[in-house]
Amino acid sequence: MCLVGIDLTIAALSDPTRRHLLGRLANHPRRAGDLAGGFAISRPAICKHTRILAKAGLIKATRRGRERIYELAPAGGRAIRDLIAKLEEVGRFWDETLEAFKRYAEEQR
Amino acid sequence: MCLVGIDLTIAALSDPTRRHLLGRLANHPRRAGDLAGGFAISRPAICKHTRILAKAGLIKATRRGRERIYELAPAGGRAIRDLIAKLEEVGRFWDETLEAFKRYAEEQR
DNA sequence: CAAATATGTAACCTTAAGGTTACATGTGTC
DNA sequence: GACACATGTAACCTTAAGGTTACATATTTG
Repeated sequence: MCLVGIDLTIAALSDPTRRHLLGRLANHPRRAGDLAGGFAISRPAICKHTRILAKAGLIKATRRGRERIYELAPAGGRAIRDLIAKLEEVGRFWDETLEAFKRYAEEQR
Repeated sequence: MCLVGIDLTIAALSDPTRRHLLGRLANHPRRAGDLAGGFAISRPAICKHTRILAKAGLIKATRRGRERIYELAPAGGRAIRDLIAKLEEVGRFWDETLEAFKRYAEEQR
């Protein structure tokens, strides 16, 4: 039940602002300014979040002139899938527990 | 793409110590002392982690004499599954992006 | 080239998370 | 009842996360 290796991913996803940012990048890339627009927090704050998302391999940026275009990084899909797999592993704990309880109930009968 | 409602769960799972604790509780319950044993950090620290896990609905405790027995909470299974569902939703972003890219490539041909 | 635009970075502040030690509380046991 | 045991709580410390403002940098445009 090794749960390492998902730390970066889950840490990146544990912040609601960052999840929101990912949602915005769904389907089509965006300029940094557009990505930051509409949030209650400042642009530099968003910039920090994008850096964290990038370090987690979830997004990537490419420069286009003076603009910077953010988009979902292909590797991110796999990172998410890996995380889901680990969580399913965790979820299995409960199945096992339930089963163990059932066995116990059988024995008592 | 509503990503709310998973905050407590993902926050609880984002700490490695807490994931480790869940692993220990897989299959069979444990006394608080046993649960805390073997960790590098102090028992009170573990106690705080268990409280967070309990608040997230992942574990529950029952008193037995002067001992306290921790075990996985049935509701936790659903919390995990909900989280997984949301993450699959997030994962779909990448599929969409990939598709959009494919469509774009088709058009260019 | 000067001014405006787009954006990252640096320095700093505040707060909350995770730790620690000391202590309170409740429960067995002699 | 006194004492040991099992465990949660309180008070406090340190650090890192998330914010802010001010500034540096690069590029477009008049």
